Amino acid sequence: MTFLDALNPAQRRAVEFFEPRPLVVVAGPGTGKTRVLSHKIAYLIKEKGVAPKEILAITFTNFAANEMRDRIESLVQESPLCTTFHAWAYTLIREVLGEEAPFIIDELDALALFKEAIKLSGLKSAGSARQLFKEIGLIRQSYPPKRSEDWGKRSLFLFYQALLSRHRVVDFDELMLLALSLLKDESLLKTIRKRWPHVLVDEFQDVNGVQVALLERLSPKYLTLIGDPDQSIYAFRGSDPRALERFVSTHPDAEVITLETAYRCHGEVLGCAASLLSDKSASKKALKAEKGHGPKVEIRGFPGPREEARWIARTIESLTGALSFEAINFSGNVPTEDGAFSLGDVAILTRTRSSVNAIKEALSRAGIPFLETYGHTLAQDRCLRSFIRLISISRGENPAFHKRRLEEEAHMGPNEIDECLRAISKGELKEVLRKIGGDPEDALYRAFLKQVTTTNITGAMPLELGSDVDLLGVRLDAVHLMTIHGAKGLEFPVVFIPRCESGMIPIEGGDEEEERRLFYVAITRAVTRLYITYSSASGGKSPFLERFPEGLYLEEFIKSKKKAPRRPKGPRQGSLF
DNA sequence: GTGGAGAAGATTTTT
DNA sequence: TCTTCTCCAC
Repeated sequence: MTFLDALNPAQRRAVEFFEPRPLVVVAGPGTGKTRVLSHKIAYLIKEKGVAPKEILAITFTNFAANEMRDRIESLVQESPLCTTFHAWAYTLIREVLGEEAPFIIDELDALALFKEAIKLSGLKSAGSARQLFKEIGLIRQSYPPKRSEDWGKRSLFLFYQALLSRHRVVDFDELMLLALSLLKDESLLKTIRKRWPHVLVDEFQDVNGVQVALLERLSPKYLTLIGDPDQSIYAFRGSDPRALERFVSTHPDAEVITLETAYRCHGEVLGCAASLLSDKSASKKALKAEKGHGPKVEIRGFPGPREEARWIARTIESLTGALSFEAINFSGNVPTEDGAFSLGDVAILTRTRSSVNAIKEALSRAGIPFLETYGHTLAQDRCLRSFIRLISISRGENPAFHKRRLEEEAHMGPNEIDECLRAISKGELKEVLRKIGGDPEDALYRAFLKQVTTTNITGAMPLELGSDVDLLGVRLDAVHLMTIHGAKGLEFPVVFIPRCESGMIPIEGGDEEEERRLFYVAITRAVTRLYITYSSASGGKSPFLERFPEGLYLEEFIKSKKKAPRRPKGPRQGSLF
C-alpha cells in the first residue's frame, strides 16, 4: 500500500512517467490536476531519489504556488521550489545582475510611464493610452516577437523602453523578456539546466508566448506540462488555447496522457458543459463523470434583474436553511431543501464585476452575508500606494522613481516626503499613514501595517503584494461573489450563474470561442447544484443555453407575482440604491 | 495648485 | 450608469 494507490490508472501513469522527454497531461475540470502534480513530485522524491532542490514547480499565481507546496508537504516532508513564472524570472535576474538588477513596477506605474512616453514621442495617439498599452502588451507577450506594422507604435514603444531603462525598472512583461535574454548566455543556461533537471508547469493553457519560449530555452531533461485547452480564458493577456497542441506538434517525442475521469461534477453538469466545447476538443466525449447522475441543471428566467436577484437570495436561504421572515412570505417558486448547505458552499459567478450589483442588494436585504473576492490588489488603493512608495524609498528600493511618482501622483512636495521618511525611520508608521490621508484603524490598513512590520518585503514588492482578501485572511461563512475568471481552479457545492444573457454571456464584442470556454469554466465549478439564471429585460436568454442537451436541465420562466414594474427604459443595470 | 465642469471610456486578471 | 481624465479659470 503506497500513496500511489489513491490514484486512478491514468493519473498513476502520469505520476510514474519517468523518461527524459516531455510529458503533457491534459486534465479537464475536476480530473485531479493538482493531485497528479503533487503526487508526481512526491513520487520523484520518495521513489526516484530526486533531491527536492532539483525540482522546479511553476504556477501562475502565488495562491496556486502555496497550495501546491502544502499538498506536497502533506505527502513528503520536504518541498521543492514552488514559484510563479514571474517570481522565478526575477530571482534569476537578481542572481545574474545582482545590484544592477532593475526594479519591478506594477501595471499602474507602467501605464503612467507609457503615458509619459506618448507625450515625449509627440505622436498623436489613435485611441486611449490604456488601449494602446494593452495592444503593445499583447505584442510583447507573443513569441517569436511580432513586429507592429505601425511605425508610430513602434517608435512609441521605443520611447517607453527608454523610459524604463532610464528609471532602471521593468514591467511584468519586460521582466519575462529580460529573463529570456539572459538565458541566451550558454554557460548560464547550462548552470540552470543542471540545477533543475525536473520542471513541472501547471495551467499550461495560460502561458503566453514568451513563457513558452522561456521553457523551450530551458528545455529541462524532465519536463511535465499540465493543463486543459478548454479552460483557456486568458487570451486577452496573451495566452493561446492552442499552446498545448502546438507544443505536442513541435515535440513529437512528447508523451501525452489525458485524464478522463472527472470527480468534481456529475453527468448532467458535464453534459451541459461539453455542449459548449468545439467538436475537436478532446474532453468533449472523453470526460466521464465518476459520480454518475445528479440533480439536473436548473435554468430560470425572470422579467428583470431584480426579480432574478430576489429569487437567488431566496433560493440561497432555502438551500442553507437561513430562512428570514421575508422569505416565508415570498411567493416565488423556490426549491425547498432546508439547511442542506452552508453559506460558504455557495458561489455566485458573474461575467463582469458590475453585473453583481442587483444581487448584492438582494442579499443585503435578506441579511445573507457575502464575501466579494475580486482580484483587487492592495496597490490599487491610492493611499496605500503612496505608503508603499514611502516604505520602498526608506529601504532604498528604487527611491528616485518612487519620489518622482509621489510628486506626480500624490502631489507631495519634497519636504512633505522627507517628513514622512523621518517618521518612518522612527517607526511611526501610523502617523505617516494618517498624514497621507489614511485611517490606520481601518481593517485593511491595520492588516497591511502588521504585514509591513512582521515580514520583510524585499525588492520585488509588486510581485508579493496579494489581494486585500488574502491579507485580511477572511474566513467567513459567507456566500462567495466572484467573477468567472476569479473562480478558475476552485469548486463549490452550489453555483449560481446569473445574468446569463446575450450581450453578457457571451459578452458583446467578445470572441465566441473564448466566451464558450469561459462559460465552460463557470459551469464546471459546480459540485452538486447548478443554477443558471437570466432576465428577459436585458438581452434575453444566452444562446449558449440553447446548446444544452435535452434531459439534462430543467427550465422555467418565473413571472413576477406582483404587477410588473414599469420599466420604460431599455436594458438597465441594477444599482445599489 | 486646486477645483469644477465636461468629455470620454467602459469586459475579464495575475504577476 | 459610473468613474476617471483633461482642461481651463481662478
